[in-house]
Amino acid sequence: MLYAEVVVPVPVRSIYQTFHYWVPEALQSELLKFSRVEVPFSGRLIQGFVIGFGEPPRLAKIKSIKGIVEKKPFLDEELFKTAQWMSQRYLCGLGDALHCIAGSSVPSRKDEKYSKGLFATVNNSDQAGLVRAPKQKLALEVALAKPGLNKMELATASSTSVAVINALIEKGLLKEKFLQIKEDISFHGKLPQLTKEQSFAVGEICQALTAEKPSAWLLHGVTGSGKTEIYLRIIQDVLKINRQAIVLVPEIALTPQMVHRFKTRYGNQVALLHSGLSQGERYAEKVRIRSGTAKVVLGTRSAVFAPTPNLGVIIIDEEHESSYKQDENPKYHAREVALQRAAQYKSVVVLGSATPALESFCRARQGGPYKLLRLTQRVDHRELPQVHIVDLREELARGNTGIFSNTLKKALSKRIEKKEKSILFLNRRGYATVVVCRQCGQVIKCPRCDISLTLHTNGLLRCHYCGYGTGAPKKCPQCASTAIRSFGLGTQRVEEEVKQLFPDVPVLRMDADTTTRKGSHQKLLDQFIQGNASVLIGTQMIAKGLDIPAVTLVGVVNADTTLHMPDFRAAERTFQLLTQVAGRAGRGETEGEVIIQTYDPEHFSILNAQQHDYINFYQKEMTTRKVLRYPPFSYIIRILFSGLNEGDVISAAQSWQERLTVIAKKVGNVDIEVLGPAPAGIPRIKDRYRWQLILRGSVSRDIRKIAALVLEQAGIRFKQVSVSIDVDPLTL
DNA sequence: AGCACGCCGACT
DNA sequence: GTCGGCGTGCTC
Repeated sequence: MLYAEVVVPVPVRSIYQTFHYWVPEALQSELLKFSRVEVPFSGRLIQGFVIGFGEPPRLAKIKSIKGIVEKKPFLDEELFKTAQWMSQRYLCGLGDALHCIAGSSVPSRKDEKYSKGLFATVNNSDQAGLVRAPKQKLALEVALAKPGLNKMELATASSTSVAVINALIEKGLLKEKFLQIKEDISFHGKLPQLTKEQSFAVGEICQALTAEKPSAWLLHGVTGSGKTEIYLRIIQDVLKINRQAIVLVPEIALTPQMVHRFKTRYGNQVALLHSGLSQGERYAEKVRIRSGTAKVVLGTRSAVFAPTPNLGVIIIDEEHESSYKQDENPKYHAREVALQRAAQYKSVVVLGSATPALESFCRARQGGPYKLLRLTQRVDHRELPQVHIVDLREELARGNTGIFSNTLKKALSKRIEKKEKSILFLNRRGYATVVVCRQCGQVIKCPRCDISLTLHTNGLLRCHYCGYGTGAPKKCPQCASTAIRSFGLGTQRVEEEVKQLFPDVPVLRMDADTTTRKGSHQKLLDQFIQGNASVLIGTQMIAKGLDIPAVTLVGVVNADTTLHMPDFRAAERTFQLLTQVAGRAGRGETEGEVIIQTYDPEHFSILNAQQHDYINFYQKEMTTRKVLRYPPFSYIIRILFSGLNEGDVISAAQSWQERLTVIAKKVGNVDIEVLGPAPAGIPRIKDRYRWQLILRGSVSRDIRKIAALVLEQAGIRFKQVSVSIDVDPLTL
């Protein structure tokens, strides 16, 4: 009888524990190594992965596999090794890691529908006199202009739903045809001339591609220094040696420009993997990747697991971005996974950024595991923008209580006069950040979370953590006083102020509130680029990757919002954000200008961002980290306890704290500290109290081992308290 | 995680 | 004498 060894996503004592099932006769010819199967487990059915067919241990009762869910998931020996590595590295179950890598299974629907494109059967939309419905007419016009899109793409492109498209197919005005997949698209356009620095970087990395040993490169280039072109050239060489490339970007929706550049250069050889795809589309793309038809994978975080049988390079753009860290289990970092995969395939990792994470730059110092490549010049001899710092305290002393300094006001009206575009950046949405009673000092908080509510212009108070909303009270809920006032700026308030100052100027606002609908992001940007709007107001999302040549002024309304966050990375994040925002200015012919408003004009994050001086910032920040023993001078594991009853949460945390301390002593490494229990940064979210422990040490493996030992101890279960472990957390 | 098994109080 | 509370431990 044939036995299969199955990994289930169940928290068992050992991370490595597998379970044995016998394979029914009927399934024997179908079942493969790595098949996703359904098995009976403790009185219920669960899904797991077959990882082998070895001898079973001597057991009285062995059940049999119920059925095959997915015969051939996107797993192979290499990805299996990655899963094993992940479970050790991030202290998650092997089953969880495998599930994360293989993705969710897809109902066995034929994926051919995803390779079909829509083509119009008429030459123009008027010829089809039948179409009077405006939405259908528009969709037909779009289909005529851009033949070959699939249903979803056409629906988005003509901003309607798939139903409208189906109606057109029904009428016979659109036909679905299989797309001709052009195997070898060669780019005939003229390639841009590389700068000296660019060619040097390309040369070095391309040499490493054939070195038959893994290597990692940190490409530190100022904003606008042409990193993307370097990526494209590297990929050109990767394709020449018949290998595949994975390119990660922080958020693909933010970078349609990037997608466009890749598609025009490499056509159908590009596969896209991002959260906007349906399960079926994702599946179809992975099929193309596994078969080798798609040679260039462009995607977000999870694309690091793309089933490339012949991986040659992994490129991570804006490597410092926090979106590369998954905040759910397994809490992996795509950069670390990339390095692990590259080691297996003897391939190359390229990390690109104008503001590398401190950890990364540290590893690129002499003797470190990364090699450093620098780009100090922008392409086309463009200058980095002039950055002015405005001291808001002085402004206040001069009697200006508004949110804009005179300098920013003047600069803004100058651009408006000259019909140039400006961006105003503020890292907070809403109208006001806190609502306070001036009688009793009460701050209005979310009833379910320990966080102040944000006032919005529609008169609602919103919790930005759980989405709770309530009407803004006229009286204080505590003392019934009517002396209620709001403080703190949000983007809505900035918008209002701009409209007051310049009533005739069209203004656009881009934040999580205005971009909830799918595609609204791109629509807003298009409006800004092509339309007559001359001011764009926005949060984080406008800071990154946008390449709008016409922007000549960037105003940072308040640089201090991120600076005083209670987190050891606050200074780093502020520097990165300011540098990235500043980089949006002056990408066209005309020189750009940046104005940063702050109450703390002497802060080194702000000063170094003004000077575009990463190195100086790095050295300053490293001294602080060294003194306080923060990463990269130590490794951290954060253990978060949460539950509805605060007492239970605290005692669970205490119990862990004791166990961790005991085991740390036993191991005998004096270097290990257990800090806490302490309330988490946000002490309550959605009615759940949150307490945390911090495990710190100079050797990552040692602290992981201790946490793993406590995790494996039997019988530590707390009623209603969940425990979440985050190795190398980005926030504390 | 989820389910069974087991040992306690309060009901027909 | 049985029903159901949840604390404990196992799951091929």
